[in-house]
Amino acid sequence: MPGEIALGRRYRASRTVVREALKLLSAKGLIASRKRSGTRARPREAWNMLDADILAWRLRDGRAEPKFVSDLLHVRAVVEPAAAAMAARSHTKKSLGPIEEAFAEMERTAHNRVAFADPDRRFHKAILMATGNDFMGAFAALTEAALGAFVRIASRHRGAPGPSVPLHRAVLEAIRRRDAEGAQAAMTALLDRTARNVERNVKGTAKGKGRARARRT
Amino acid sequence: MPGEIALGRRYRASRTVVREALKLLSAKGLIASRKRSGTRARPREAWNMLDADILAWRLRDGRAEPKFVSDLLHVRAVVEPAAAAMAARSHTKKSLGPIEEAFAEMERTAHNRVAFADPDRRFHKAILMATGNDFMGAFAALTEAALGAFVRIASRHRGAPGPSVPLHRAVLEAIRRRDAEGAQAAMTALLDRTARNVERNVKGTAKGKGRARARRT
DNA sequence: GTTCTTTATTATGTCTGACATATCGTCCGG
DNA sequence: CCGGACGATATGTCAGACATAATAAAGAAC
Repeated sequence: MPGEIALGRRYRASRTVVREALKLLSAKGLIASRKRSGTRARPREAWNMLDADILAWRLRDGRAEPKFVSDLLHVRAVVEPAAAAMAARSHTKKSLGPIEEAFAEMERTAHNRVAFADPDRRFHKAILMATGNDFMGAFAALTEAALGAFVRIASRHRGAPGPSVPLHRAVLEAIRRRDAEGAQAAMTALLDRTARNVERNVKGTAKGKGRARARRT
Repeated sequence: MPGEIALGRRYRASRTVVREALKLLSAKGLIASRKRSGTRARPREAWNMLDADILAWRLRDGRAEPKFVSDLLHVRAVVEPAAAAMAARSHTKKSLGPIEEAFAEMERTAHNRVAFADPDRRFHKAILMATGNDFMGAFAALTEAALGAFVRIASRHRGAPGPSVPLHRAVLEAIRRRDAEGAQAAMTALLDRTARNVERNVKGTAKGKGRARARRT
């Protein structure tokens, strides 16, 4: 990368500000600084992929979407059904409440796609929190990024999100009655629908051998 | 938190250094700064739990281990079998190589626990990378933290890690023959053994209703 | 000519002191 | 009791200087 003084000239900022910005990127694993050699970009596998900022930046890029969206779908398909099962086993009154609230608002806004997006996010996040596992909460950033991306993708193509309400209801009810297998199956069904929707609306979602991609640093 | 100048006095550092340190913590989600109000700690769910530094810091604390280790085991039980299945489906020569190399060294060092730890880490990381899914690679930090912790826990209690070699071999061979279900099952068996070992060697692993823990910020 | 040692350069890392800016608490007047 | 002006305070930004270490180049020994 350009040196700190050069970056300072480029963006009209003092070296202090440049250094703090680089420190931020360094903390997220994007770059690494060594004396004399300067600051270099780190390989993709060093990035904190679940960091909310990194997810947002990669989304805003727009062009990088196809494999990105596909990977997102696959990881959600792994994590969220398991999280639903864990939540069914170990939820409490305190942690079940937010799930029920979010679902109630989803029912109220089932006719309006933009108003539906926020309770949808809260629903999935509340389930992750209800697992009681600290690491599951870390996926909230991922699901929120995914939902944000999918809303942008689907917003122009289809109507109201009404049909997904009963699928969400099935997840909630299975969790409420502490039916782990049922919650897992219901969440799988819900994500399958999402995946089909996204795949239908996006051309070239890099399914199949989508791995062989650019892989630029 | 104390103000930046106070921290500077406390640690004999200039405000520049203090600010860069705070920026690092801020990038990882531990703290947030607002003008005039000062810098405050953020709730646990805002932390980047998969960040390598945060995992290392939480491990070095020592006392926080019981629920931490339990959560680690549960997340691995969710992610790694699925990763093994994905790797079985979409590995290439390039991505299979590191798995085989790591396993070969595990066989050579099966008698020596400390020498065994490193290829063990590489084995699990290589599988995560072989999925071809960028987000799966992000779990490498987690599995490495987990293995580091488990080695510390088990090092004083038991002998050589020999018995786990055939379990690893089963995972490798299932991946090599592109048997997704087999790889998933083999990885589940491997992690089950690890979990049983850890639970046997640690008192009070916060199994069951381990959720109701301190939850301090 | 090759190799080892020394020196110089150059980037990051640290320090200092100052000013800018926004926000919270307080005070005052309506 | 309420709303606006004002001052205090902590973060945010700036400028210039020096420290430090790692690389590259120059030089000495063989």
